[in-house]
Amino acid sequence: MLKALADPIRLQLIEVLGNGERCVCDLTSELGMAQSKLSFHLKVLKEAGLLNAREEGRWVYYSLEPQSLQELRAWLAGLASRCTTPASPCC
Amino acid sequence: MLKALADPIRLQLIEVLGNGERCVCDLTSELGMAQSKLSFHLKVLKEAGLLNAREEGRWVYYSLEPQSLQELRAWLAGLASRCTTPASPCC
DNA sequence: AAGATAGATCAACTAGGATTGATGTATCTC
DNA sequence: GAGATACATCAATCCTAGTTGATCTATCTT
Repeated sequence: MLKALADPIRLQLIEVLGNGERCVCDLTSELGMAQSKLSFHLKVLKEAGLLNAREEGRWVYYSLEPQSLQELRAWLAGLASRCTTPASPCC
Repeated sequence: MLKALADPIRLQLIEVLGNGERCVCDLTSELGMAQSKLSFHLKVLKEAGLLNAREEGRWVYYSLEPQSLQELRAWLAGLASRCTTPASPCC
C-alpha cells in the first residue's frame, strides 16, 4: 500500500481524489497525461486497496477508500506511541 | 517521505524502531543483513526526515521521528475528511 | 450495424533505485 | 601507536517499476 503511494503521479491523483470522487476523463484532462499512463497508476492504487472504482455506463468514477486511509493512520499512531523508548546500551 | 517508506526493508526498520530506539549493530544482527545495505536504508530514512540519529562514541542509535509520523497522520486525516464528496456527472 | 468514445491492457523500451563488495573514517582497547 | 570494531561511502552491477504507442473491449449514438 505504501509502495502505491510512493510515486509523484499517484500522489497527485490521491490529492485530487482527496477532494472527492472523479471520473477518469476528468482526471485525464485535469492532469494532462497520457490515458494509458493514468490508467496504469489508477490500477496500482486500486490494487493497493486505496481506491474504489464505480462504473456507470461507459464511464468510471474513482474515489479514495476511507478505510485504507484509516488503517494507515492507525498504523502510524501505533508507531508513534511506542517509538520514544530509549535504547538499552549497546553491545 | 512516502518514497522512503515504500521499501520492504525500510518498512521492517520502521517496524523495529516503532518499538523504540536501536543501535545499528542491534539492527544488523536482528535483521541479518549486510551492513552496507542497512546503512544505505537508514540513510534514506534519515534524509526523508523519518529517523533521528544519536551518536555516542563509536555507536549510533536510530529512532523514529515522531513529528514526521504526525505530519503523515495529519495529511491522511485531511484526505479522509473530504474524499467522500460524490463526483458531478461526467463530461 | 457502423462509427465514436471511455477506459483497460499489452509488449518493448528506459531509467532510477537496490544490492554487493571493497574501501574509508572515526573511535575504542591494549 | 597498532589493531580492532562500528559505521559510512563509493563504484559497478542488477533489477524492478514507469513510460510509450498500439491494440482491445464495452458502451453509447445515430
